[in-house]
Amino acid sequence: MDRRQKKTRDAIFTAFTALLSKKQYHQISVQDIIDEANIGRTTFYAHFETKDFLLKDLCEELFGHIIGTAMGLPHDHDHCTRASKTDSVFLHLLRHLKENDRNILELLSSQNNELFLRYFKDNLKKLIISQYVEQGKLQNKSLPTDYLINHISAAFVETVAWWLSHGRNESPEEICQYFLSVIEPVL
Amino acid sequence: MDRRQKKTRDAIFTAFTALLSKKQYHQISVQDIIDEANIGRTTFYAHFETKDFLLKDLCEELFGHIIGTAMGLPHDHDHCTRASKTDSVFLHLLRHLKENDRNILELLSSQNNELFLRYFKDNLKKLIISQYVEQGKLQNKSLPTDYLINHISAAFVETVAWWLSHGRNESPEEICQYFLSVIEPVL
DNA sequence: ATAAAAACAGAACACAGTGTTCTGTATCAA
DNA sequence: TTGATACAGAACACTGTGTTCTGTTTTTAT
Repeated sequence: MDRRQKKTRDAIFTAFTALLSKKQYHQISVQDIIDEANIGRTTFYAHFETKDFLLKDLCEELFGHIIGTAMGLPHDHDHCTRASKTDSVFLHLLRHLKENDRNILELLSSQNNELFLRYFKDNLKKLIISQYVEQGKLQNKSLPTDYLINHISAAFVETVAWWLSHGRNESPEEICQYFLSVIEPVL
Repeated sequence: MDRRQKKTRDAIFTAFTALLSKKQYHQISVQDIIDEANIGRTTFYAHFETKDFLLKDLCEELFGHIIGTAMGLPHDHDHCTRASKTDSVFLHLLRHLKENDRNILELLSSQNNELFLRYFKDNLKKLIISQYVEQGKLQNKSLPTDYLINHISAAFVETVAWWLSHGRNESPEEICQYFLSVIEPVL
């Protein structure tokens, strides 16, 4: 890929991220992004069809990375310890989040958090399917599997959102413990 | 209140609801609402400052009613049976929802469901606080109360969303049982 | 090194949607 | 009946969008 393209794309992402941590998505104009990124109008539209597509691409880059590394994690084959404090995929995710790569925490705790939490949840579902369902770890007699997947994903995302909205004072280990406390009975 | 005002307000709500069940919120223009409601442009802006305020008022009317009736419910003072199938506030909510008053189910399962589910969750939190926290029913040694409130609210809203997205084939009783299964350990 | 190709800047444009202001009409409540 | 008020409809300025144009700079390939 052309260096110029990469440079411009990065500048747009950076500018967009900066704006998103300050203003509501719907009150950010393309002109705002252009000014912040210091590029031409034509250039923006050469890279992204609309502002919505920019958001989509940003989300895919953010969560594709985070979930991707978790996907590659070794599966835990010991059912008795899978909910322990140290080997959970969820703890891995929380630690990864704490690193705040690409300022993802600012986005997840901004006024626009719902935008990103939705993407987060969608990707999380895929992760849970690959790490739990396909390993046969999510057998439940009375509850539908997709109901469980949805519940677990939602609960984790809500946990992260709660953590961020309260100033993330707790450690990833503590937060993971909170999450496992409320979710362990079904996991 | 003037009969004309009430008539117009209802027409706007009805038109808006109809449009919301077909199109995305952000691609509904004020002109669309005006045409659907068959009113003048001035009239719309005499009733609602912007489209956002219309949405807000609609939500308040929808959820204020549902949550309001549940607020008035008698408190359950028997801790041993509070999670039983028949006396839960949650079952009451599900039964009320099933009546589909003001087409609320269409809104909650439309493309715009996230808009309404957020309002739903916010109001649910207040309900849980008044029905559980203030009755001292939500004591937990290791978990923060606001974390629990958030978890329970989110879980219920997700349960309703799942129910609707799957064609609401289950009865309120079954759905309530699903919910209580995943939430009972912390309730 | 040089020429073709591609990415860029910036201005101008048509278009759609917003919220306001105006004039005049129809409906209400007293 | 009368004064007040809700209404319809047109016109308006304004903001933001996405495109098209011209010309410049940078990259890549020969």
